[in-house]
Amino acid sequence: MSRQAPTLEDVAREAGVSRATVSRVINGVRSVDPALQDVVRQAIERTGYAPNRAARSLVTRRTETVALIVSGAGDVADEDENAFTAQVFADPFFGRVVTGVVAHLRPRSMHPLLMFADSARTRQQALNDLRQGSADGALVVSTHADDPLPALLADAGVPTVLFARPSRPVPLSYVDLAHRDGARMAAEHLLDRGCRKIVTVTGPLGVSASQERLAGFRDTMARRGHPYVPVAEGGFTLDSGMAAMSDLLAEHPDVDGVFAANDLMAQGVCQILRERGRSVPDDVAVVGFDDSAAAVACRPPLTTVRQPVEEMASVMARLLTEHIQGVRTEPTSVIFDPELVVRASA
Amino acid sequence: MSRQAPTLEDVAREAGVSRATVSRVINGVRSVDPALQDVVRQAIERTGYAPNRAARSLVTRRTETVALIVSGAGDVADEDENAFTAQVFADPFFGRVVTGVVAHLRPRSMHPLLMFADSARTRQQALNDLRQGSADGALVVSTHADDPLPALLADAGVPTVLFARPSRPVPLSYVDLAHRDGARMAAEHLLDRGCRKIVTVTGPLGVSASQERLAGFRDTMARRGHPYVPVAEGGFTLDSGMAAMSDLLAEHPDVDGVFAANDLMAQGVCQILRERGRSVPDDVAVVGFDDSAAAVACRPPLTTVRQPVEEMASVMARLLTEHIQGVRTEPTSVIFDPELVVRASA
DNA sequence: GTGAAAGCGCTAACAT
DNA sequence: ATGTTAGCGCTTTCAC
Repeated sequence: MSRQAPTLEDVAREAGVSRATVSRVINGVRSVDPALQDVVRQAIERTGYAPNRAARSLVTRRTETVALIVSGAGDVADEDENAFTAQVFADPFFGRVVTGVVAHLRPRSMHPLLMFADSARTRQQALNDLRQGSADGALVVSTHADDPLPALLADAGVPTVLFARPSRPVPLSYVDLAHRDGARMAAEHLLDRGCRKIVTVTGPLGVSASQERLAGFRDTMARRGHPYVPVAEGGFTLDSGMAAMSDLLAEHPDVDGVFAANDLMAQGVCQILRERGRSVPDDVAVVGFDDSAAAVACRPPLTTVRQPVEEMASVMARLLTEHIQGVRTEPTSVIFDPELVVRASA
Repeated sequence: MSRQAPTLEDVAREAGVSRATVSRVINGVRSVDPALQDVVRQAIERTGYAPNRAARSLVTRRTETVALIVSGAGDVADEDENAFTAQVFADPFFGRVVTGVVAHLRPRSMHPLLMFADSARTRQQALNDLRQGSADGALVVSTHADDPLPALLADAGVPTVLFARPSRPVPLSYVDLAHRDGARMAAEHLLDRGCRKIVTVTGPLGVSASQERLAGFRDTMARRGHPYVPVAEGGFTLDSGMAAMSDLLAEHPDVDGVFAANDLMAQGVCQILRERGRSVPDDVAVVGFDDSAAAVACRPPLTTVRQPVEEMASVMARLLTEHIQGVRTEPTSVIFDPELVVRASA
């Protein structure tokens, strides 16, 4: 920031035209004499001009930025906020969301503004930032079912798209996965390969995806003659998967099939199984969920239910840009189909 | 965005004061009659006023935002850009950077604007965005030593702080780790526990951290009487660690100690070792680097060299905010000390 | 096709 | 302590 940055005015003077003309050239308005366009472009080059974003935003009312908000329900104490962000990134899931979002945004010269809303304070701040126009809209990934943020954003009239259907209806667009179908695939695969004693490690039950996966799993099991399925609740982390499997194994030593609600927990399940001398998949078959990097990293590689997170996130971003541009006005939902990926663990 | 948002003017009218007074109340300027402050605050409440960020930025020349740029050196083809972002997030490293950055930014009501600069096109775009004032400064995490972006940002006068020292000197602040010291610790630990045939899996040698770790490792080995250390180059990924270990094992079946330049590769090393029937640490001791989530997830848990990524990232963010505020003007470097974390693998 | 001029909503001198 | 006023740099009618 050595000297004062050149403005439109400077370029106009240099090119011998009016500010309006320079502005037109920059914004690609057709009705400018090609010869003049060249003159202007050279003047821009010579002056090293770069348009001022704030000034432009003030009049266009666009920032070319969208907020990507990772939102929790709870009232995390202020001092625990960092633990939240650390945990969010421990799961490969969030990285995939970013990848998908960026894939859509990048060709449009937009960037995501990263926000975390895990306490009352940070939630309020995120809401304020959006109301102040820090971003043109919001992409919200909630880690809990009863997240209050979506409703707040909807009330504030902020264009918003959610990852996952909100537990209470909110007039917002969202993308989601047919979790029940995915869980059904897992159950059928386990059953079809001859497992008799099947258990499941669920995700945190405060997350609707966890509930759906559990419900779908139970449904199918019941339909296939297994009314009772032992359950242990995990927290979508590796550790919690290990703990859950330990418990399950203690109560049901004869287990021969496990469905874990995500790959990270499935990985923990496999580790415990191996430590206890059970071979996967020979003694116990294990099916995960997500098809994340953990599925491939796991020994043995996981048979899992694929959730196309990147595509879902891309579509989420697309819906948002459409809402922002006004080409889409009604809330829309897009539900993706899961897919069974068979590897070695089951 | 139902009806027109209220402006300062509206609040002023509602409160029966001037715009300036409302502005003062909002910005916490002391010299306002407490009684009037209340009146104004109520008017704000009633009107549901939220200050317009763009308008404020235009005059303050601040966006309260910093760019967090993940930057590659190469000319990635456009169609491979998504692969880059996907790979970046596969390593827990980047999540830790975000965590540390956010820890510093959040209390200051700032947010990171995420950018990827992995091709000539995206690098140019990132530079443009900064020149246009999309953010007040940039935090750059380069994945390659000869990344041209830092120099470009320095030339453009954009306040910038780097994670890792640039290969060619650039007048910018940076944080880094004493990689050589870390590698030395790894070598000494392996030597001290009696390993005789030690090999190393390096990171991609286009990354200066990889070179430093290798150099430090070799130095110490040489000093302790081992002039020759078999080397295989990896790419900081799990797969590459597996491949490298396979090669090493084929050529040096008598290996009894491995230093891998990051935990993800160390995990791959352990997997290959187990598949080949070698016990870790009894037959072969393995030391990783980073102390990331992978170190704990690995079986056995990894002995590793801790890199305090979160703190480094926090300090990086602090340096940047200081540069932006102008309280720090000279480029500064902060070098962190690594620490050996002994777990089960060595 | 091009220019003149009116704001966008805010902050910060300056005046009182 | 408060109000008046002059911009910040841009886009966009509206004339020509």
